Amino acid sequence: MLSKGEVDCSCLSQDQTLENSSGSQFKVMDYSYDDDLDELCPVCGDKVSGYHYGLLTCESCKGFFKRTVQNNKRYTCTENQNCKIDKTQRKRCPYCRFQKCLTVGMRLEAVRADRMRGGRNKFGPMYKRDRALKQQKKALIRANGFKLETVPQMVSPVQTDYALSSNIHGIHSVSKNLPPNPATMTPVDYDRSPYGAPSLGMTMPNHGALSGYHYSSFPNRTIKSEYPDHYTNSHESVPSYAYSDAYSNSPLPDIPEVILKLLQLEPDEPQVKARIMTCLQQEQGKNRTEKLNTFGLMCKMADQTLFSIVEWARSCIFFKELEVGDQMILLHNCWSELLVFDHIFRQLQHGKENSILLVTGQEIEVSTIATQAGATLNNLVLRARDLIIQLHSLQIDRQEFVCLKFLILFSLDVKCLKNHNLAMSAQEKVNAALLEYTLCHYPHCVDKFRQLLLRLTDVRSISMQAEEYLYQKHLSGEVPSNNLLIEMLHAKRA
DNA sequence: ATAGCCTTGAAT
DNA sequence: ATTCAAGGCTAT
Repeated sequence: MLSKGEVDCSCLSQDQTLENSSGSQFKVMDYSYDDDLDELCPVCGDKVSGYHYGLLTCESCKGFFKRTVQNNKRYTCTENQNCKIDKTQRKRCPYCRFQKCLTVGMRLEAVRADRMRGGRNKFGPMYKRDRALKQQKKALIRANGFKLETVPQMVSPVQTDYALSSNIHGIHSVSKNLPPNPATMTPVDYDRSPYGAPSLGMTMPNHGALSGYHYSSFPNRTIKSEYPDHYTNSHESVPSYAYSDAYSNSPLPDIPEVILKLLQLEPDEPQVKARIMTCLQQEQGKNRTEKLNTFGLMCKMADQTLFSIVEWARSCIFFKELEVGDQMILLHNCWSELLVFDHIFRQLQHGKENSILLVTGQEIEVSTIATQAGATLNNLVLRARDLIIQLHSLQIDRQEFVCLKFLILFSLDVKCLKNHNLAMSAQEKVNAALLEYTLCHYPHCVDKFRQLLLRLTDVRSISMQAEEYLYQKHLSGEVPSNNLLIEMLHAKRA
């Protein structure tokens, strides 16, 4: 989807002069990678001329910032220190202009104390990353056909009538009898509007290019500047290598808001574990004659895990706004993938290659599976293990996990949904958040976003095989009755 | 003082 | 050899 090449293309010059066979020259304009220069200066809105002191600004604000810092200028505002700064009025109040420079994230420490010309400073890699981020965002926008900040036109009212709902409603009422789950106990009131708070990372105006990097509370002036002036309060020795200091001391870039919401929605593992344990114990103690074998127990376990997953989905942002029909379509499409993915992430946290950790906390040696399970199941376990190893080497973290889980939930050609606008916007928002997150937190691995998404095809493939396996088992009567897994299987095949 | 254009030079 | 973000120069 997004290739490294696409990012690197931004480094190519926009105009390429080609020569055809007859020797005449013509210009080929490359419109597909409009550079960053089409952006507006975050200070005054003038045309951007490149990265200056931390972010993309116009030439005049670059000069203004430089003069101010180099000459240690002090301005005062004759108004209320909140003058509008735009291209026509920027000369009016230098005080407010400089304040705005600082607010949008221009970096004092990028002004050189020694006035040395040329060369590069430590911000170079940051600029590069920012460029890559912008390019990939643009690619994402192009791929999705419209802008991320676009609010979908069709806003459907929040679904409240579940009278006609069948399965999902049923699941909900069942779960009411179960130990409370904090994720569903607290009705999450993140956003009254169906499309979330306007402060979602992607919906913000895109100036403050390095919004993830700049110091939001500049007045504290806790950073070290290379420039030993009065804009910084650290008057103690300011070493000339302070760039790297300031850089590494910078707070971690924020996690996109959508991801924070997804993290909050994560079910409480110990609680799920306890619930499923109780459930299985009841099952075993019920009737000695109908005691389940290991496989049957596993099915019950998967069944209960699926309940948790559905419960999670029902409280999930965007998903909960869909009407039940759409929710069913999505769940029927992805239930097995979510089960596989749930298993995989548990193994990643478990961290032992030679054993498998179950939801219930029990461990099973891989060698035991090899000798006691059938060939298909063993193969499934091995395929899952390969994927676990790949994800481990990718260093997938919890934030990325929740994004992928969400993308699995919405991994469908959304056109078949009634409210495809909402679903598409959901996909885009989480895609963009994941992209931004990976680029900010794993800048050394620009390709991580793509690599992570690629692994979803493995999840899908494994889940298909698992479904097939389960169906065969079902046909041979080995799957316990009243099983949600089988219901899902049938729904899909219908 | 401003802002457009010029020169510089480490990193690539 | 090229890039491009620093600082410098200068007419307005």
